[in-house]
Amino acid sequence: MVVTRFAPSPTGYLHIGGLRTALFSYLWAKKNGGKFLLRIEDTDKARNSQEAADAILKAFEWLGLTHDGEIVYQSQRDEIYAKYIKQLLDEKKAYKCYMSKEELAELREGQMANKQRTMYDGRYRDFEGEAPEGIEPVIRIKAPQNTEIIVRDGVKGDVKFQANDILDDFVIARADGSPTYNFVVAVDDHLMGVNEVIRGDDHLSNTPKQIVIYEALGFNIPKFYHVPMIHNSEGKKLSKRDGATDVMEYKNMGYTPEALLNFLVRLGWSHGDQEIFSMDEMVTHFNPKDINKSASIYNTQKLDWLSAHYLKNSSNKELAELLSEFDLSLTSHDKKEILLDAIKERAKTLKEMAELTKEILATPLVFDEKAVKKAFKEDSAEVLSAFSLKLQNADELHLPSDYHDAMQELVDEMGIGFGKIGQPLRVALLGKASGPGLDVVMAIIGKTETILRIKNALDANT
RNA sequence: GGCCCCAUCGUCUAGCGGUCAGGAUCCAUGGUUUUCAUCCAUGUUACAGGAGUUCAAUUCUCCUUGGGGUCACCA
Repeated sequence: MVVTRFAPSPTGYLHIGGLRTALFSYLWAKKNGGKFLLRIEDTDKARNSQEAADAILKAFEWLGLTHDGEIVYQSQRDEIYAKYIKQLLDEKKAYKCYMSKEELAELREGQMANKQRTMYDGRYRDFEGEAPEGIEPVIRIKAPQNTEIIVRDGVKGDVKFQANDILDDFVIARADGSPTYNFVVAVDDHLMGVNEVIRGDDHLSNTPKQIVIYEALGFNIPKFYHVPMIHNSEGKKLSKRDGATDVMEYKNMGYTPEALLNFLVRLGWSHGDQEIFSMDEMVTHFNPKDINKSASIYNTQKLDWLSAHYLKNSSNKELAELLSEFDLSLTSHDKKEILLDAIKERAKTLKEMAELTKEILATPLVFDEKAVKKAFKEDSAEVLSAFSLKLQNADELHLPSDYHDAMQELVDEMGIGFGKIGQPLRVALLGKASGPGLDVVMAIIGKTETILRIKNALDANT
């Protein structure tokens, strides 16, 4: 069974890059009928917070990416880690190092001065003597030397590292006894049964260290997939500075989960020429072997296009519900269907839809000067007045077609073109020169409001 | 700096020795629309450079260049 996981450290919100690897992991597990697990890496008490962990969980909930099983919190697993540290100590695969931080710093300075790689020199590796007083030791693992470590990566291929180039006896437990990242990752992934690790390729250089741990503990090494980074427009790793990297900001901006997920799944992954993927299609088509090797630049133009696409293809019922998050209650509006049909193909986001709707529903108080100048001709007042009168005398006006017929009648009677009434009427109804079809707008706001708006416009502009 | 990764239109990408180098987005133009948006059509734009292998390289190898990542008692 394929078991994948997402393992964020709760130092902040869930960001775009993290979400993409989480999505990949989720899809791969689902495709194989496996499990997608969640682990909160909260061992750094100074930087982690419960709020951040909750925020991440909330984002997953919004997106509908449900995890399997219980969430694992590393902060609650001290005994487990201690047990494996002790095991390595007993087996003499790890040892206590009494070097002080000052001594370590000194060693590094010397190495840098000699243009050597900074590394621990292994001075306590086989230490048998009396422990120095007043020093709490760290635990270091005996890392292999003179060997080659191969990371068999499903995205990058086999990546070879020379142990002597990159390894030293690195710390697996701090002076206060707490285990370090590379150690707990290996232990937890094994204990949780994770056998396929999909993560950012910034972890690629950590992987040999984790392999050292796996081997020391006698664990099976999982399959790795290192996914390329998402870069900002400067070509650098996407960071909090780049703005709009918090997943929940996309909710506030009016994007739906389906649009965001579809956008993200195509960033660094593709399936032929297909651009639109429902969740079901993602699950059936996703395969990490098709993940790109190169980094991609984060650019949201396509997200807008996808978002517009999904909005256009959403049912009015769904939209009305979604829109309630944007301070717009349409559920009881009797012209809801007409309204939503009119605006859903004019907006890129839910937020825009809400704004557009409010624009239509609100009586315009100001009229765009340029629009007035362009639309209001000498005979406009006469035409609008005549139309207003016609509406007053009409009794059954409900559908856009009713209003359209009324307009048609008027232009026929007066022997004028459609533009003669259309242009000034649009400005009167909406205060500007562009917008949805006039018949639709009038049907939505109704006869009385239409007459009122025409009157307002005539009062203000003639 | 050491180590590692990467390199096709502006952007997301297809390609897996022989293609008019395809799609999407963006942009531009035209059509539809009384307007705007939608929609439809058309168009501009790419294999980083240099060697090699081969009858044939975007595709394989090497080098150069460029970009990125990582080098903690952080994760």
